[in-house]
Amino acid sequence: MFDQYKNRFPIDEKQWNDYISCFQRIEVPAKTTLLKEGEISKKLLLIEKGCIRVWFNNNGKDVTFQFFFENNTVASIESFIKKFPSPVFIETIEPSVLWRMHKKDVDRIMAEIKEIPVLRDLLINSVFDRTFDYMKHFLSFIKDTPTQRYLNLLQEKPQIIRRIPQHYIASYLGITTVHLSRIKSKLAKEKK
Amino acid sequence: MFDQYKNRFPIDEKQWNDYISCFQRIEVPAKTTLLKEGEISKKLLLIEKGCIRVWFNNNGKDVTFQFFFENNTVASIESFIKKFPSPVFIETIEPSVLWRMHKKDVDRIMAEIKEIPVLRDLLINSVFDRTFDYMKHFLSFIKDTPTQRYLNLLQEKPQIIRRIPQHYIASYLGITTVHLSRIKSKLAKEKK
DNA sequence: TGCATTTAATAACAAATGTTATCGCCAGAC
DNA sequence: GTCTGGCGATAACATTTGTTATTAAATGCA
Repeated sequence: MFDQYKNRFPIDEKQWNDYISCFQRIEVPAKTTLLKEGEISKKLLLIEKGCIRVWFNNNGKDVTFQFFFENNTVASIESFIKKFPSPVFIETIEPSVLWRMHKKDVDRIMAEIKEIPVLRDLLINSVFDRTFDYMKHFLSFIKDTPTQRYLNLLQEKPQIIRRIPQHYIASYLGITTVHLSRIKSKLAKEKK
Repeated sequence: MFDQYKNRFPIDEKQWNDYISCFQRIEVPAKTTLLKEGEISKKLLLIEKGCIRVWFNNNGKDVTFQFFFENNTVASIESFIKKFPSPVFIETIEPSVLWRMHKKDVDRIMAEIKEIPVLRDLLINSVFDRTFDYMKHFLSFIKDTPTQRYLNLLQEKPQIIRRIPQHYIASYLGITTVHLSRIKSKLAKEKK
C-alpha cells in the first residue's frame, strides 16, 4: 500500500517506517458507519480498496456530498482539525480495506513535516487544491443545470457514475432520484 | 489603514514598514473592472472603502459568486497563485479606495513569513478557513431552498443585502431577479 | 433455489422556478 | 427642473423539478 509513495518524499528510511507504522489496517463490510454526526473525528482514513461517502442528515433527508475512492484520505476535516462535533456521517458504500491513523500521530507528523520546506509547501498546496476543488464544484451549482452537472460528472469523475448507487448520486447533484432518472432517459433518447 | 493590524504580528518596525510600503493606494469609481477574464492576476487588492464583486460570464449571463467589503483582500486566487488565466472578472460596485500590491512583493513577503512559525500557521489556517467557508456555502446549495439561502444571507451577511443591488444578489443565490423578488414579497406577507 | 431488500424506471400530478413583458420609482446627468 | 437609465415589483405563461405511488429488475442472503 505505501511503497508507491515511498520515494516521493525527502525523508529517511527510519522516519518513513515510523510514519507508516502509525497506520492500522482494517477491513469493513459495506454500509459501515465510520464516523457519526456529533462525534469528534479522531482518526484519519486512507482507502486501500472500496469507497466511502460523506453525508449528513438534513431534516430527515439523507444528503450525500462527497465520495472517496482508492488512495484518497478521508476525515470530517472541520471536526478533525478544529475538534468540532462532526456535522457529517462517514460510511462505506462497498466492502472496504482501510488504513487508520490516530489524530495524535497525524498531529505529530504534521508538526514534523512542517519543518521540511518541500513537504510544508506540499501540505499548503494540497489545502489550496482542495479549496479550488470546492470552488469548482460550488460554481457548477450556480451556473449549471442538473443535466449539465450530470454530464460534467460523467466526464470528470466517471467512476462515481460507475460505482455509486444512483440515489446517492442524485443527492450529490442536488436533485431527486426521479429527476436523475428522467435526465438519463432524456439523454438516452437524444443520443438515438 | 494599516495601523489597526500593526501589533498583531511578531515582526519588527523595519520589516513592517517594508511590507506596507509595497501597497499602493488607488481610488476608483463604481463599476470599474479591476481584472478581466483571461488575464493573469498579478496584483493583490485590499479594500479600504467600498465593495467589489467577482463574477464570470456564463454563456452571456452575468453570474456573481463573491462579494468583498472593507478590510477584505481580493484576487482571482487560482490565477494569482497558479498563474492561470483568470476565469473571472473583478469589478467595483461602489466607488472604492483600494490598496494594491504586486505579486512579486506578495511572493517575497509570503516566503519570508513562512519562516516565522506564528505567521506560517496563521497563513495555513487562513487557507483552511477559506476552504471551510466554501464548503459551507456549497452545502447550502445542496440542502437549502433559495428562500432558506436568502434568509441565511440576511442573518449571516446582512451587509450584502443592504449594500448590493438585488440582481447581483439573485445570481449569487443561484436564482433570477424575478424569483428573488417573489421570495421577498412572500416573506413580507408571512411576517404580517 | 427462493425470498427479502435494494435499486431504478415511469406515470400523474403538484409545486417551484424561469421567461418575457410591463410598469413605476428614483438617483444622477444635463 | 426634466430626462434618462438602472433598478425592482408584478403578472401571465412556460418549463423544470419535486412528490407520491407503482412496477420491475437486480442483488444479497438463508
